[in-house]
Amino acid sequence: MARSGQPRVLLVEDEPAQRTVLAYNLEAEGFAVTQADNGEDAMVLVDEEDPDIIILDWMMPKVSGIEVCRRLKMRPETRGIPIIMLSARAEEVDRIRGLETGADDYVIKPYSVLELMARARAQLRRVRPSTAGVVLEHEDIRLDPESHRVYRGENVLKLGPTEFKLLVTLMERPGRVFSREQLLDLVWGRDIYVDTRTVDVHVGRLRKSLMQFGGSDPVRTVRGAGYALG
Amino acid sequence: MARSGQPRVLLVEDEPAQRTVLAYNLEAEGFAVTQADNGEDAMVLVDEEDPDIIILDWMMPKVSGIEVCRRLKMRPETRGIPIIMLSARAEEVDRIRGLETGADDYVIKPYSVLELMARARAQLRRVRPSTAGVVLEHEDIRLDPESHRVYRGENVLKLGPTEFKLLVTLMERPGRVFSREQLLDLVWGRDIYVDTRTVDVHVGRLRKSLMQFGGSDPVRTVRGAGYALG
DNA sequence: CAGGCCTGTTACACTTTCGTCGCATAGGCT
DNA sequence: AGCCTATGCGACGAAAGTGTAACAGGCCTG
Repeated sequence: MARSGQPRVLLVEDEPAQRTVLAYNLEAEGFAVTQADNGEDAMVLVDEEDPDIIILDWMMPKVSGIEVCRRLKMRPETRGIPIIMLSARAEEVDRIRGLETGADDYVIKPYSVLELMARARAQLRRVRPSTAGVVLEHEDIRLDPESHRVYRGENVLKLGPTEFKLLVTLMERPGRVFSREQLLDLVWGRDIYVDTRTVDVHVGRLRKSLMQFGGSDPVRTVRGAGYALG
Repeated sequence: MARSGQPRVLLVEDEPAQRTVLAYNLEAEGFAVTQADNGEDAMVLVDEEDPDIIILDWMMPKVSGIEVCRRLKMRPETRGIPIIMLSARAEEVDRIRGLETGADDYVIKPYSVLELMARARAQLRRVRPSTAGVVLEHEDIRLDPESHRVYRGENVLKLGPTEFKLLVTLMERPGRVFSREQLLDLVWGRDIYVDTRTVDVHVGRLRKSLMQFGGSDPVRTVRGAGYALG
């Protein structure tokens, strides 16, 4: 559970028919799909949705796929997201490679959907290897997703399921500010409707749990924006 | 030919990313891993390395996994080696079954690495029951897979078959939290339909058995997640 | 074929956790 | 300072998760 719930894919393709087919297949594979039909929207959605992987068409009006790719790979906070490029011609792959855009994989149209799915899964595994044996750490907090145990210093903490998921989410990207909406999405799940204030309550409970043996408050409130760790 | 040392696995998968992840996990599990990315090499390596178990991708260029499997199961000297097939789609499993290739187990992609590891261990146990006198231990619980005997301290415990398998599963990875679904899969087997609450009941029975001579409860309930040992 | 063991399901009690509300408090802006 | 909004926090009814006893059916054994 590098992140709770489904892996997220951002699908950027200007041709509606192809996009629909791909989206359908990706969802059938268990991905949560966000769609964009141009590069500009894609850049915005990357920040909003924080996808685990991006599938990017090479030829698009306005901001081309290759440009999106180049920009994303320049920013440290998005560099780690795997990008799979779709290109219409085999010769273009060489250009893509030559341009050193930093795409992580390439698939040539016409591609086999099955193949693309396989490559998407492969990239996902590469970045997120089933969280095997990973222990999240931040300052004196340690969290082992496998055993579901949380330590603060020498003490073992007892957290409820939601507090646990919340902490996992925050610890996966320490310092990053999550909006209440994002947290609802990541911790509770997309199509669950609960008041955003509920997040506040659970953050409060998490704080209390984390500080029950003393220590400083590791959760930072960013007024008007959300919460972050550290 | 009970062999000493690490169990050997031959991993045949043409997709580099997936192969790498699997190899990593298998090594973490204590296997000595030999890798191949095609069926031809696999056939050679079977003779050279004499693996205890083979994990075989179904779709591969040249000699397909299914063909490798068929050939190995025809030769008396390799017939005994368990083969786990990886297949990309559920429908293919039926084909594998129908073709009577003799694969001993199959896992559908995208699979859980944990599940694959568990199945690999299970196959290994089946063929190599001695496991060279390996006895699972956790705190004061000892479990001898060969004699099917379980000890708690000085006492011998009598467990039912399901309780036993459940305990084996938990003891193979002490501390790890297993969801009810995972336990159903690993203990009862896939394609068995039983209510998840049944797991609760059997965990309860296992607990009673484990504590019949006193001692603390070694099974940890993780609310909203599942059960773990210790 | 009777008896015992094991199994899966169900029902009920109990506990924990959840989501919301109301009000107190803190932060920022004019 | 004064106002307004965002946030913290205690309380509470509701919902969900879990432990366990009881029961009925299946399987094997003697």
